[in-house]
Amino acid sequence: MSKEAPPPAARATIRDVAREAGVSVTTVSHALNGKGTASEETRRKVLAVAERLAYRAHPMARGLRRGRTGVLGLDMRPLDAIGSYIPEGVDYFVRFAGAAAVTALDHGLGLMLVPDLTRSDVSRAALGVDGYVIGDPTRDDPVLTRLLDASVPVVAVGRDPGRPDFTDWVGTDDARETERMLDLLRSRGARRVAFLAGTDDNAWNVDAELAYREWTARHAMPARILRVPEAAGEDGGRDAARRLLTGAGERPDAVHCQTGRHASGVLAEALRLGVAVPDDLLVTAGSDAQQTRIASPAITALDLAPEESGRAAVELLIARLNGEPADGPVVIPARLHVRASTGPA
Amino acid sequence: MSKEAPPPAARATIRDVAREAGVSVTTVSHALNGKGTASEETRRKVLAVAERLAYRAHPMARGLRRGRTGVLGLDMRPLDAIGSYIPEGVDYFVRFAGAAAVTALDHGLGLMLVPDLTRSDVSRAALGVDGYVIGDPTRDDPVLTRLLDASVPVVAVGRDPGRPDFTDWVGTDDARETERMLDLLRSRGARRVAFLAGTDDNAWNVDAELAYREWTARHAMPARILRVPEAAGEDGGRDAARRLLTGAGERPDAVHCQTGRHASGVLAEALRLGVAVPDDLLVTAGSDAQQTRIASPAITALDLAPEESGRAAVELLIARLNGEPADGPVVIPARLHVRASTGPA
DNA sequence: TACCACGCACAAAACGTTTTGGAAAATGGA
DNA sequence: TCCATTTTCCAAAACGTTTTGTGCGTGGTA
Repeated sequence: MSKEAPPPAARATIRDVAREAGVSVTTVSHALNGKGTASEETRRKVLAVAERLAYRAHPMARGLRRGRTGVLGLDMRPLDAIGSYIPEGVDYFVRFAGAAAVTALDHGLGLMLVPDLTRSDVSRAALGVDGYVIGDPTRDDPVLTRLLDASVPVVAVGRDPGRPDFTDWVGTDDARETERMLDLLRSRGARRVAFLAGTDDNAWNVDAELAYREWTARHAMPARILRVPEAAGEDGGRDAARRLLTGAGERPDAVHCQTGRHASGVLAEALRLGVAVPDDLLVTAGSDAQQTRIASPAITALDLAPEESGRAAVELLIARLNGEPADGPVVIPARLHVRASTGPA
Repeated sequence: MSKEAPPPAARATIRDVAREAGVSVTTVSHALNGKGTASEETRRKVLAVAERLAYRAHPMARGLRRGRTGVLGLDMRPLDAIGSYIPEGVDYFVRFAGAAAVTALDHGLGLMLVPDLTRSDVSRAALGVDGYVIGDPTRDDPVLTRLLDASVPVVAVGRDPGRPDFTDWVGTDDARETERMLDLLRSRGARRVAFLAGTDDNAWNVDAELAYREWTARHAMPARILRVPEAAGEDGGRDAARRLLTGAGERPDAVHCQTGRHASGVLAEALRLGVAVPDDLLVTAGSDAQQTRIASPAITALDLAPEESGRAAVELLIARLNGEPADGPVVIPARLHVRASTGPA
């Protein structure tokens, strides 16, 4: 190490700034955080020096003092299920996480990926995180329970069906969006619409199914509901299609599937069975995914706007952290991508 | 607030443990970290008390003292390109990030998502992160340069083609794996193999292309190379297929595409043009993706083992942070998924 | 007995902030 | 000129660790 070279990453401390500006560290802190009462002149001087020295408060020191880490945790369930199966909605996850991370950073915060909290011990859960964003809570979600019990700020993506009082969530209005999709099917001539839901007991499945029931009743249509595990993917969709199309009873002329993978499986199996899509059968999906875009014909689907959800979730969490008043659930409108699986435009 | 209820989350501090165990904080710290000289008896007593109080060192305090934050940064380029286009390899990303996050947590560290560092200012880059994992560096990668200049520990996924001295990377042996794939094509009868690369100047493209050139020369085959931007996706693949299949010159009997989306586009366009796959044309991909699995026929592809790369990258970075000696690049073997696009098994 | 080495435990300093509680200087009013 | 404010600044105390240096017994050796 040559004595000539400046020590490489000698980070400037608040003391350096204070010395250089000829004021106390208190004043520097105040000037930088807009807290105390300092003359405009002093403030400007401090800002200038801080700028010149490229000073940034050491995140640890600040965190220690403020009792905040400046990091948000993101717990989307699929994360540590990866490896065991290819999860539905990988592109949902990436788009959501990307937007969340960018939004957090825009607020000077980091976004930490946290594997399923139900599996890791509680202590870890507290691992230096100011608050959590958790994805798609199931009814009376255990992770949510744990975090709320520990009074850790938390925002969910989608409501917890068993916890009507918990309003810190962000998501789509699944009932309304489902109706929208069903209306589209009806306008395209469908009169016997089957519904293929997942088995996870979350609001997304629950609300869509309820909407479907009400919608079929309203239109005096038969209700035909199948439930297939999300993890069953395309194969699950294929099985369901076989049951729907070759089984007893009147054949549906449309199938609305919650997941894109199920829809993709239904489509493939229908084609294999010689049922033409969209001529003999309309197929739609409650969530957009690579599968729905790639399928041939491409599948009409609801785009759940993960980018906007990610941004909104982080912003809501930050509002919580700042003790701002509750502004209830944030509803993100979905986009309806009409594609070939529901007939010509 | 009732005085009866215990303060909800009164985290136990090292002082509590010390008091309870009847020793000094120094001794507690030493016992817990296995540092100082303490009698076995004292150590056990401290451990027991710490366990009972569910004590965990406050990450900020520890970080402040140790000069480490306990958080690793993950910078995969696609992240903040999201929104502008649906990136290739979203499932690669999720699987990689998931494995990386789990591995980090197993070591008591967090994994933070960081959008492209080239766009954010430097100061942010230092945002409380001990080291970085960056994905797929391009030649003389600017992010890598910046981090190395700031002597921030960093591990790359894939080597930097312009930086042979930098060996802290993890990834597949793209030359060898490409050869393996080409050999497969040859064994299935292909004699005029075209190669469709991406345009990013990273090792993955560079090494595969070089391997292709050498392989064709070795086997006295004509070399036909097309380059299509990664972001062009399926459409890019379609265009390329049109050029290859309808243009002048002898028609290739196989196409190897680096990205799954390109391969998917090539396949679709070939079928549209009446070129049967695998009968008249074999199609393969250099990276597995949803597209290759879903396509019909499914496309033979290299699975770049993102889970293992993610784990290895984090472990290498941790070794670096602990000042352990360099153990060069870590090569992860790819898996070759042979599917219908290269003929019957 | 005197000295040394060693095992064990501790007090205090340090890490870089923010915040508290004043104190000095400036201002205004009488 | 003097007192009461107000403005402007600061020293010192926290935050919860880890680390450094030191002291105190105890047993062995000269």
